[in-house]
Amino acid sequence: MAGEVRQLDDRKLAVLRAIVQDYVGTEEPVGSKALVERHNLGVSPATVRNDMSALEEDGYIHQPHTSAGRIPTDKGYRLFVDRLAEVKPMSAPERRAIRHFLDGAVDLDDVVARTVRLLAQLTRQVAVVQYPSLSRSTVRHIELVALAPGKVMLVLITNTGRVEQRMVDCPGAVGEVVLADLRAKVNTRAVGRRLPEVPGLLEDVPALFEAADRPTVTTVLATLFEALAEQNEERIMLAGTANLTRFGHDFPLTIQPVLEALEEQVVLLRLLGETADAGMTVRIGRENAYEGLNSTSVVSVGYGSGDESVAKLGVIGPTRMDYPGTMGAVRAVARYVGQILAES
Amino acid sequence: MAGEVRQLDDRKLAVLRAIVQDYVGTEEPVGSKALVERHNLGVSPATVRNDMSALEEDGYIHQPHTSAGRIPTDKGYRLFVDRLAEVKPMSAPERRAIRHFLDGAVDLDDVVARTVRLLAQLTRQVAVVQYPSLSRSTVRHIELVALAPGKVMLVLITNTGRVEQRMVDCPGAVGEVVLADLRAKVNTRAVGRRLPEVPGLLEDVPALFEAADRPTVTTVLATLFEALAEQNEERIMLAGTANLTRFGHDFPLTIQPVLEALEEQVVLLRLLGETADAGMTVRIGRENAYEGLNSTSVVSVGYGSGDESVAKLGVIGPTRMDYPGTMGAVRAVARYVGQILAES
DNA sequence: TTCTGGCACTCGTGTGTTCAGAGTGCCAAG
DNA sequence: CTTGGCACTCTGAACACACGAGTGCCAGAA
Repeated sequence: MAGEVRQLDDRKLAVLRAIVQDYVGTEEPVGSKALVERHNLGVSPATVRNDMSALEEDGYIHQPHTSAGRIPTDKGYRLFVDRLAEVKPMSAPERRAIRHFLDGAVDLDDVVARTVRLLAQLTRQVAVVQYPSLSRSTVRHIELVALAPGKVMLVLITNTGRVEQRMVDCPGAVGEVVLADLRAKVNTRAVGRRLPEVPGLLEDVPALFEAADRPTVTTVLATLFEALAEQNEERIMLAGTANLTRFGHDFPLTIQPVLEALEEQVVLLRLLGETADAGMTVRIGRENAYEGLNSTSVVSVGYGSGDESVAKLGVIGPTRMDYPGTMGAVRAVARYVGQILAES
Repeated sequence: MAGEVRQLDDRKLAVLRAIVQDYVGTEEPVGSKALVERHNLGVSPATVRNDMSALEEDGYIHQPHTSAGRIPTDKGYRLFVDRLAEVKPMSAPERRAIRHFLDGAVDLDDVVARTVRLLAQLTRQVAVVQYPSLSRSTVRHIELVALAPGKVMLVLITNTGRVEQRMVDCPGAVGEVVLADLRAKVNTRAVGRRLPEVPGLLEDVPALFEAADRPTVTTVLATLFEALAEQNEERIMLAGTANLTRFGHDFPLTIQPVLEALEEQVVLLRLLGETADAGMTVRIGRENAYEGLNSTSVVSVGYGSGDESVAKLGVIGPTRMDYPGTMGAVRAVARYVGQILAES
């Protein structure tokens, strides 16, 4: 009761929870009478009104106009997510379906494609999946091939099944022997290590070659480092944009900026980049840095082949979304994708 | 004047042209009075009304309700495109801008990405670009690499700069010598040929090896054929979905099926597949096979590195689009992409 | 024969009014 | 602290109505 920051008692929290649940269900402002009818709060509408009054004063809910019901604010959803909601676990049949759908994937592209579609379908929202990023994954194998005199092809294969290839133009012809030697030395040092570590581990390599071959070696290594460092190559796949049509009543206005955001890989990458490494991240309305997404919420989480996350995935939906359900779906999908990646 | 099929005189055609132009500009049904005011047809509104009446009877235009202006029908647009409109060439500065924007591309992915964005921006509609397809392109080089005993990596490089790689699990170890021999034989026969021809040209190859090596050879070749045949790998990139918000007034209804169509690569591929090999294809409203796109028009054209087209590109917009301008933009972009591909 | 002006008619749209219902805030009593 | 009661506000639906854009048709002019 101390002025500014009021301690919310249990009933007020229950009222807020009920408001969120009803509003998410009906999409209409919810009033005191309807509330007591649907949830058995054990008190009268008048009491609820008092509580609502308090909640509004503290900024958790808000009325569109006098004599209308209440709608949760971003702050209200935040409190709901943090303290009032439990992540809703997927049912057994749902889990089986997820498992089964993902198991059919044949390669990395397919895994990502299936994941994003699945997520969009489960949540009925827009789904976003980042390809396992290069920087967090480890080297499975590095291959060097002489294609033509002075032309070497470099292939980098990571533990996530991703393959990157580069052409290298070398100064002068490249001996098969030198190349084999280089290949061996590079692989011995790099295999199993994380990509960003690799350049450091290869520092001594050029010195091990004869002066005549050194230009070739350094050129090849330079290209390799480039491929390793390439943060740009972080790709994203998305699905479920058709679900945007279920967004709200006031149409073009709401979805246009969202569609624009979805077209910008950079924006999406930054969005997922803000996801905490551990646990699930929920960004509600204005909490999103990109203002085109100010009327949406983003639920995201990392996924990975082992214990650690190699990339992120998530969904984008209206702030009035079913948080427990969405969070449950996102978590479940992330978990299963992780397993699939670990197996392959 | 002969009953069913009436010969449309010049003025009626002029009226239809004027209706299309005005409607595309204003998005509102256009009436006889407004028409004579804006275009100097040299006749009175009453005369125009008679012509409109005839045009309506023949199904070229249609009124939403009595006492409203007229709107072109699909058939009307069709006539407009076929006989009344000229493709509007891009202005010199526009052409320079296109050229400049595409010239900055660094690889095939980048070319496609830039093209699709450019097209979306120029036409302010949804743009679709197909990657140069494997089946129409030719072999630049085929590489075979022994990664580990019994593991061979196969790399296929095409004249469009596309690179496909496959892993091959061989029955038993693979000798370096055999592999080199196979590589040489395959390349001699395949380089420069179109992908679908290649399997036929390699029929004699297994017989040239000793019986012991033949299982390996056939396994490798089988994988190669698979990679060559892979029609699935036809990828598509799209951009400009945010332009959908400018589609019409009656919102969710119109754009939801369109968004759904855009998510299905298969639908888009089939859509572009219907494009004639030579010249520009315009599909208006109901002419589109996929019914989700029944209220849209698709303008598409082939593009290629030489004289022949290796892939298609196009835009999808409302039937009430600026056909001359859109066709001009599509044609210009296709031409420049072709040049870029030929240069690289 | 073709065009034109005039005229009556239709119909959608915008405006103003009314009315019911949902919801609120406040207050006095339990 | 809770509750029932009450007066008040505001939205949204329903309705009437006038306006204007646009049409179709017809008789007369070119």
